[in-house]
Amino acid sequence: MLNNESQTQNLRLLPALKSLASPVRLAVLDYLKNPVGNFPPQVDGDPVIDGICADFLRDKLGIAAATASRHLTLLVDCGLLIATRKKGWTFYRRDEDAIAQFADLLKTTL
Amino acid sequence: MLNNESQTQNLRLLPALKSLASPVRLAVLDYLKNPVGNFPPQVDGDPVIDGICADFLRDKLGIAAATASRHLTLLVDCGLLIATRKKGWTFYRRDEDAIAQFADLLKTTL
DNA sequence: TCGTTATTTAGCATAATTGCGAAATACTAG
DNA sequence: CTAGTATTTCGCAATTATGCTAAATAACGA
Repeated sequence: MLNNESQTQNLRLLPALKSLASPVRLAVLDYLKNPVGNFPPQVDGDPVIDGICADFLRDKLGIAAATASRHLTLLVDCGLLIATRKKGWTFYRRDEDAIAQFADLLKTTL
Repeated sequence: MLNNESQTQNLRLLPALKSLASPVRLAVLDYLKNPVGNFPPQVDGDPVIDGICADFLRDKLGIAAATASRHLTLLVDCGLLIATRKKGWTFYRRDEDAIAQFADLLKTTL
């Protein structure tokens, strides 16, 4: 039976697990742990409160803007990142609560 | 810089994360949490000590034996499952220590 | 409004993953 | 040794993921 309760529980983990199964996206989460130390000063958004703009992340990752955008969208869609749009830029920061919740759920249900 | 220390730490998580990013493999780990309750009695291997043979897992998953074998090999290669070969069968069981270690490492480094 | 810049979407190419059946292998039992 | 069974490997097809460039969109500033 594929639809028992604990299996359903496990499937809740799947979107975040799929997002984390990528060196690029792991790097994004890592960089954003220390937004002030890892990125140049920002004018229009606070690195801690708002996050880091997509362009800085793209530069750090060394990939095309379109590709970076897709990676960031995936992380937002699974709930691990929060996007804040302000003055034409999109800032991304970690959702520490969601990340901790995910890690806890993984620990207890895996 | 892509090769800083915490990034290297994160990449250690990658093989297990890739293995977990699959509904089939999540189901395998789930089934093996209760080997006695989830599978028929086994003659040649103890369900708890040795694990469950590939054929029972294949049957439970409802996929071809070749496909099941590959999924199981992936889980063994990343260290989450232990394979025991005995009397012509291969038995698979969870490596609870490795699973717990992985979950702890994820909790602290993610 | 117009031009510039940041970001996303679209379209495409390539690589990786996942599925299968068939064949090869490993091992048991007789 | 031989026959039979469990498992894995091989070869292939379909799907998904990831990268790019170019075009579309959004938003600011002059």
